[in-house]
Amino acid sequence: MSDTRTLILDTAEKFIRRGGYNDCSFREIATAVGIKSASVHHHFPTKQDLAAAVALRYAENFLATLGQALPAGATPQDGMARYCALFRSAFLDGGRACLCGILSNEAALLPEQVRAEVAAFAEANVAWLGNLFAGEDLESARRKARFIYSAMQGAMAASALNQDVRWLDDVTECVYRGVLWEMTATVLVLFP
Amino acid sequence: MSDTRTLILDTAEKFIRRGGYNDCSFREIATAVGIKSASVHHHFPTKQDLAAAVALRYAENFLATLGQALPAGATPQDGMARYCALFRSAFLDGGRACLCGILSNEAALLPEQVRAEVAAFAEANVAWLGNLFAGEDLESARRKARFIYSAMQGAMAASALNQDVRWLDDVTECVYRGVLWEMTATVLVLFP
DNA sequence: ACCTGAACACCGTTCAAGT
DNA sequence: ACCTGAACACCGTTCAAGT
Repeated sequence: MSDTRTLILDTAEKFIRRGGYNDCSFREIATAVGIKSASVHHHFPTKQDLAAAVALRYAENFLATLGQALPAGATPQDGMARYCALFRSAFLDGGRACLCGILSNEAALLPEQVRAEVAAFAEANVAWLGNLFAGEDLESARRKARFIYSAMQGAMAASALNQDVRWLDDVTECVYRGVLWEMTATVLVLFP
Repeated sequence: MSDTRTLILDTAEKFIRRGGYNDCSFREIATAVGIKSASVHHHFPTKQDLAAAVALRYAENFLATLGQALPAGATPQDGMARYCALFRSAFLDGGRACLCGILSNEAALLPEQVRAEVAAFAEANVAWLGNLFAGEDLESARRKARFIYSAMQGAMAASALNQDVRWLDDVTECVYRGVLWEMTATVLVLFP
C-alpha cells in the first residue's frame, strides 16, 4: 500500500547506497517506479530535496532501531553490542556501506541541505554513544564516541570495498577489547 | 616543466578530492588544462584509466612520505605519530578527505580497475601499521592495523563533512591512549 | 604523437500543456 | 494534484579528420 512518494524514496535510497549521490538519477528512478522523470520532480523539486529526504528517513529509521535509551538493566557493553550489530546487519543487507557514511565522503560535492542531514546523523550517533560513557567527563566521552563512530564508518567503507565483513568484525573486536576494557572501571559505578 | 599528462593527473586529483569520481569531468579537466575533452582521452582512453592512474600516483606518494620503514631507533609510538600526522596534513591541505577514502565509499560504483587500486592502498596501509605490532601474533596485529586505518578514514570523512579537524584530533588521541597503551608491553621487546 | 569538431546516448532541470 | 513531452546545457565516449 505504498504511494508513489514512498516508492521514489525507496528507489533513491537503493541507488545512493549502490553508488553515491551521482549514481542516483531521476530518469532511472522514474523507470523503476513506472513514471516519467519529470513526474519525480513533482514530488521532489530538486535532487537535493530528494537526497535530503532519503538521508532524513534513513537517519530516523537507524536511530529508531538503535532505540532512544537502553533498557534499565543494560550495561554499556550491551549498548555497544547493539550498536555494532546494527552496522553489521546494515552491511550484510546488500554488502553496502552506510548511506550517511557514503554521503559523508562526498561532503564537498553535496548541496548544503543534504550535508546538514548527514552531519545531524553523525551528531546523533555520537550523542547516543556518548551516553555509554556517561560516568566520564564530557570531553572524554565525546572523544571516545567520535572515535567509535569513525572506526565503524571507516570499517563499513573497507568492508564494502573488499566485499568482506571481516573488516567490520576486526574493528568491532578492537572496540570491545580496547575501548570497553578502559570502560569497565566506570561501568560498575553506573550499573551497580 | 610539467607535461600535459601530469597536468591532467593534477587536475583530476583535485576534482576527485573535491567531490568524488563523478565530480571529475573530462570537459572540466580539459578547460583547466587548456585543451579539448577529446584530447584528454588521448592520454587516458577512459575515465577508469584516468582515475586508476590518479589513485596509483596518490598511493605511491602517500606511502613514500610514510617511508618504507622507520629509522633504527624509532619506537612504534614514533611510527604512529608519523602516520597520524600524515593524515592530519592531508586534511589540512584543502579540508578534504583522503582520495582513497573518498573512492572507498564509492566502491559499488567504481570500475574494477579503480577499485583494485584503492584496495591496494588500504592493504599497504594495513601492512605498514601491522609492522608496528610486530611483537604480537599476526592475527592480532592485522586486526589492530585495520582498526586504526578504519578509524583514521572515518575521521577524515567526518572532519571533511564538518570542516573541523577536531574529529581527526579526537580520534588520534584515542588511538594514542587506547591502542598504544596496550602496545607498550611489546615495545620494550622490539626496541630495547 | 597530439589535438580537434561533431555526433551519440546519457544527466538534472524547466515549463507549457494535458487530465 | 499528478503526470507528460520537449527543450536546455551538461556528461563520457567514439571517430574520422587534421598537424
